[in-house]
Amino acid sequence: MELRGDVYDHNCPTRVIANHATGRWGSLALAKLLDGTKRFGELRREVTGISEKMLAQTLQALERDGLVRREVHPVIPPRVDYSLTTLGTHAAKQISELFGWIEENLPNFLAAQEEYDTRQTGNV
Amino acid sequence: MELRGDVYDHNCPTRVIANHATGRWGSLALAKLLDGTKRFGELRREVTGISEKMLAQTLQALERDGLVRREVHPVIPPRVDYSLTTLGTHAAKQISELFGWIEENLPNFLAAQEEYDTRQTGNV
DNA sequence: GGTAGGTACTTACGAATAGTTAGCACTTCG
DNA sequence: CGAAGTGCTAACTATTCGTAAGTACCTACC
Repeated sequence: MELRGDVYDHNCPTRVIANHATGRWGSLALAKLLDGTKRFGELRREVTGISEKMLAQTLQALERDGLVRREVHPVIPPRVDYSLTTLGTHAAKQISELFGWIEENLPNFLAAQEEYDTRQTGNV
Repeated sequence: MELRGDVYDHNCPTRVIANHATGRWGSLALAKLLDGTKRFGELRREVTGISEKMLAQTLQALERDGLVRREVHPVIPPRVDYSLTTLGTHAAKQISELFGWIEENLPNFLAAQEEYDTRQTGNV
């Protein structure tokens, strides 16, 4: 029984998973974890702009999808380690590649935006 | 002056572009346009669940970023064609590859979610 | 010939989601 | 002995999203 999803169908569960993996914070968390195991606080500091609430929420979703592994060490102060699963590593590599390409092409994007903006204001 | 972005910095413009390209609707629109030029209505029907408002908004953002080309034909009834730019094609290919992989691995994701859920309820 | 339907949007409003702030229980550092 | 650090969670608010309707124009149908 080989079940295959369809992201274009909004009733398909892949939609939800795709949103977690490519969403605003999930994508950044995944990509950051390619560096290796990280603690909650490390991720919070390295993915700038994320709130603790959103980081917790994001990591829970990724853990449930089987993309991220969560290990609690019952010590004081608390220590929780996050790392990528096999599944997560694959996804993270693809996301990271896309992000790298976007970073490289920043000048092209800025030029496109500027051109678009002048075209719009010029038509008024 | 080679300017390179950093998606982990929340003040960097790449953050915005990454959100458009990987976001809930932007990613689906980009991937769908890999099939070739499409009209507004075609996209609306093929990316199920999207509202006209969100599709319009999404396509405007992608156009501004230089990922999508918009061509208006001044005919009655109105006809507007959307297609990928060179920049957009590169991004769309990467997104599409990731989506394909997620679709293939749906059983793995479902298994992970089920395992997570039983683990949670079991601990109560 | 009047109504229904199709085109690509835009606008207003209620609903869902995201972000902000504060708190917890405990330890170490100054 | 107060402040800071740990990884969260709960309550509140700001922002975004989705839904429904309106627009201007034509075609087809009854």
